[in-house]
Amino acid sequence: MTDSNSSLRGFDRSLPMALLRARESMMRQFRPMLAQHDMTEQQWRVLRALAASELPLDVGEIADATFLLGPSLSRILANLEGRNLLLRRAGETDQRRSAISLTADGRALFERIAPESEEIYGLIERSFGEDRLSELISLLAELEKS
Amino acid sequence: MTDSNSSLRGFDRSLPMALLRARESMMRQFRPMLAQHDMTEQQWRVLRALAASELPLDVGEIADATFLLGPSLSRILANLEGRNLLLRRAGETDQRRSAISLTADGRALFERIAPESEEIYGLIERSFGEDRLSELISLLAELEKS
DNA sequence: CGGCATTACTTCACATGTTAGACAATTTCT
DNA sequence: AGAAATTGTCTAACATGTGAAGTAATGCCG
Repeated sequence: MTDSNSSLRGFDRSLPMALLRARESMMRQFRPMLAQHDMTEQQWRVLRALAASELPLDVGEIADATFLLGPSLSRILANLEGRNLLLRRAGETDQRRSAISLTADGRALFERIAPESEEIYGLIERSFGEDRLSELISLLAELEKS
Repeated sequence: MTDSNSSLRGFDRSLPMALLRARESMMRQFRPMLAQHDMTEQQWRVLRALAASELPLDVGEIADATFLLGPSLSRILANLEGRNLLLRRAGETDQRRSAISLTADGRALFERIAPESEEIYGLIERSFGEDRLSELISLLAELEKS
């Protein structure tokens, strides 16, 4: 690292940059744990979405839940399917949709990762403070709508 | 879009996801304008960093200023150099570093984009409110340190 | 001075982000 | 029913994110 020179401070007051830096500092705490399970952060989001739903989901529902775009999700689903973590079946009424659900392997992997993830999130929550965290999430939600 | 089913709400209270969504809602407002100038958001960050500095910068300084990792920055610099927007010269004292500065073309492009960018940022600022925005940026900075 | 760790980047390999276009199944209109 | 628009998903093409390994110039130390 080189020392930062003061003529570049403009970035520090930029909201997009502040959001980027904050999120990166979050993910730095999760990624090593996920990597031990050969999971990227996006793959983990898909696993979570499927585990949270009793019924199978179609691609559009997973996209909405995980905030992933179609092309990324397409590749991620192919990857997870290849690892026998999820299963795709053709939709009943609409042949365009596919019903996607976790396999036993997928659910088992979710059960292993979930508590580790919760523990890290808990550490962040306690370190930052639940009140401020809740305040922050509210502001972010309002920003998204504005 | 499919209607969201209530069993997937878990994501909404997740800070990493909230940060991702908020940032995406920001960038959606900037990207079309940048695309008109054949600029990605990251290329624009590099241009800004160089324009803000009187002296040439080396790669490490640009990386710190723009929050880009080495490999990404390497490719972006090659791209911008190929478009004659910036210039690399070998460092005086240390041959490993390169002194990077904008060309006349690069500076001209910066001057065209900067006011449009400022206008969009101003709209967001007024819409969200300067006080809340400032509060939000403070919280984000604290989160990054915690 | 010569070996050796360090530093500043770059390159590689793989995964995702982003936009635009392709395609097939469905719906709508006539 | 048949043509046209719409919808759900995928592919293509290019740019970036990420971790690991490679390379060349410096600095350190005996």
